[in-house]
Amino acid sequence: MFFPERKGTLARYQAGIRTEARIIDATRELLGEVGLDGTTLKAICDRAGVRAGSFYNLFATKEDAVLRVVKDAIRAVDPHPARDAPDSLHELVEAYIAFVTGQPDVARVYLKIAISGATNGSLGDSMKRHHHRRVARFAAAIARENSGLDNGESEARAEIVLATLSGLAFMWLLDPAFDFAHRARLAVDVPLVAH
Amino acid sequence: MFFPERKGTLARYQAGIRTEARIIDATRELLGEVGLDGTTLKAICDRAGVRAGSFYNLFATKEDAVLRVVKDAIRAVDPHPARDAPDSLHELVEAYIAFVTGQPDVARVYLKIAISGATNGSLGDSMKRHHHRRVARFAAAIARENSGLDNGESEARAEIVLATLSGLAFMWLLDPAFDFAHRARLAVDVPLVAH
DNA sequence: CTCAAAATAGAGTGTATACTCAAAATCCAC
DNA sequence: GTGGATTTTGAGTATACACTCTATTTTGAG
Repeated sequence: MFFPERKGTLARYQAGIRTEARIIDATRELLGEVGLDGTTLKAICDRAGVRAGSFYNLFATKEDAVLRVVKDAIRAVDPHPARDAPDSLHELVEAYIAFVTGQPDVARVYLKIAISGATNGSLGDSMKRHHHRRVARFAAAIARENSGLDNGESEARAEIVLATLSGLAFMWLLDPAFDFAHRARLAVDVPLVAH
Repeated sequence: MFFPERKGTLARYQAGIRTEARIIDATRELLGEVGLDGTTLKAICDRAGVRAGSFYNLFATKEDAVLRVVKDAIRAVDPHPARDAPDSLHELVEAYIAFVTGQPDVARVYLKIAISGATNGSLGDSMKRHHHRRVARFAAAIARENSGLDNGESEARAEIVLATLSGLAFMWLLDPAFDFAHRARLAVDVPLVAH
């Protein structure tokens, strides 16, 4: 008697696996370059060097490919805390800067979707859950470092920091020459108005 | 001899003027509610209670109606300075808060377009010019109030303030219960990190 | 009231989209 | 090599879109 490994899963040939990777890459590039609207099935297939039938042999729907790319991007934006120690606000900000400058393709996808797709469908739900998790994480760091703040105030400041980072990242999206890292560090290190 | 008033302009019936207003209103509402993509010709016509033929009797193109609404929104976001005096950063921030809380429909259009339409076509060009004008205006106010800053530093801080305001407004767009005014005032009045 | 101009209706055009399907080509364990 | 499973093709379907066109209705100045 012979039990095949991975019982229940379909056997896959190498060709299909490579094609799948090409399609995902093409989808990621397009989402970052032209956004959700411009990422049509034809555009994906043209860039991946594939016909529509091959796409639908590997993905049930166009949204499947988009979701895989977007969920990866969401996951990439906040890495796990270093070791088991909770992170500081400084570390969180530097992690975001590293994300934007180190993986610009993925960051572009993240921002484009956060922006254009956050209001509709399952994409929007993913984004909202992600946002709330981020606010909580930033708020915890802020509360740890400013013992005088209550929960509400920490959360308010976390939202402000995240709004600033998102806004600056959006400016970078519109103008790749924009010095995102410099502005982001300045934003959290320097008070905005004189006192 | 008889010279008609408004020589050269087409005579207009009242019905057409009212229809035009209904179409513009419908377009504004839809842009704010469902964004650029969701604002289809059919959606506009359904909401305005009009058939496609009537729309094209008044507008050459769908984009014409959209552009009229968007340019109004862009114009509404930064009002002229009070009297002939240049404005302070505080006044600029309060003006933006008043814009978001006082004309939420228009603000929603402004944000949705800044976000989804800023990367393509004439809409994007309008938005970019508008953004540069805004940065310059904020930078001038900041330079006036902080004599120690050179031009580059004032502009960097202006970009940070605008990024924060935009980011917070975007959060309000996703969650209407978000207390935008409170966060915006906190953002410019309180240093983000302890010193 | 009259009648030309203006406004409207509604079917129709062309194009782009996501997606399907049956047949042909390719793969790879045996 | 062989043959069944997998992958690929490419024409085809259904739908939604912006926009057009002609016939009809409505308007309002004289």
